[in-house]
Amino acid sequence: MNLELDFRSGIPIYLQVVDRIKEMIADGRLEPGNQLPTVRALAFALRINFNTVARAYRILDESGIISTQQGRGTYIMETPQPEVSMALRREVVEALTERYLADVFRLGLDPEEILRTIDQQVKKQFPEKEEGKQ
Amino acid sequence: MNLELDFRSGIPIYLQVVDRIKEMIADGRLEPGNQLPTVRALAFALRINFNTVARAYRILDESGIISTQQGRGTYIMETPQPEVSMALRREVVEALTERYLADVFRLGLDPEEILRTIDQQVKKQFPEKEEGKQ
DNA sequence: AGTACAATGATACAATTATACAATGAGACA
DNA sequence: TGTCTCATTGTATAATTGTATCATTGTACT
Repeated sequence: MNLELDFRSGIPIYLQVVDRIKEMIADGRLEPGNQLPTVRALAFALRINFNTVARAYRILDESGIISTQQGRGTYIMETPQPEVSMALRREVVEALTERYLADVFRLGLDPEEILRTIDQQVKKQFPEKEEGKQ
Repeated sequence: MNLELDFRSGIPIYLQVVDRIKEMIADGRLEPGNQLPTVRALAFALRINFNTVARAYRILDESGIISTQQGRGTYIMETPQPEVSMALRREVVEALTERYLADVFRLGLDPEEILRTIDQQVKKQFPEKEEGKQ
């Protein structure tokens, strides 16, 4: 598993791990039944302590997103209810958006500039959809 | 770490600590990646309060010279603060935007949904600017 | 004196790490 | 089959590290 952390962001590492995994589940990179890396394996890959990973896993477990079992490992929960996966998607979208806006705001963009940038790039990446938004 | 302070100079201690550390980085006694003493260890060595060291570290952190991480320690930054110029800023914003859009596309959002989400969050984060965009 | 402000200190807190522990499963072997 | 051993897995708790907040001290200015 390859997920990026920002040690300078001020956002606790365990929360960053929680968010990255939620994203991977929401967009399908991780599927129900998949086994997550062991707390030690992921910690080694990220160069952090395995208790920090364990803390992230515990939060995801308490949210019913994954299932951690002592001695066995950690797995993405099977059969997520549709409303759960929809809620997760919304949550991930909002978290991504919040982070993005905070980043560009820190670089000094004002709201209008942000909206204009987004609009340009959306048009560039989806030229066919352009007529749909008058 | 051995750095001298002058308690009678009238120059605040925390600023003296900032300057001594800057010097040690400039002349190579401290190298990128090196861990600095903990705030408590350095404070003990200098016989000052650890909050004073923490204040110095915070200033160096905000300058991008060091990276302080709660629970982990304090480290000399690899790349001494590439001050983002106006020209570069544009590039960074576009890269961030591209990435953000790729992320939300992968989650299945269509362009209109994206613009709507952004708009909502901008309003939430910048309520005061709202009347300005009619 | 009295006020204002900056520097420093004291205390409580949150994030991360270190260490020891308990549950599980795979293989050896009687 | 049973159970022993041991590596692997997650768990619990305390120690370490930086952070936040307020109190104290000292100095300059009225």
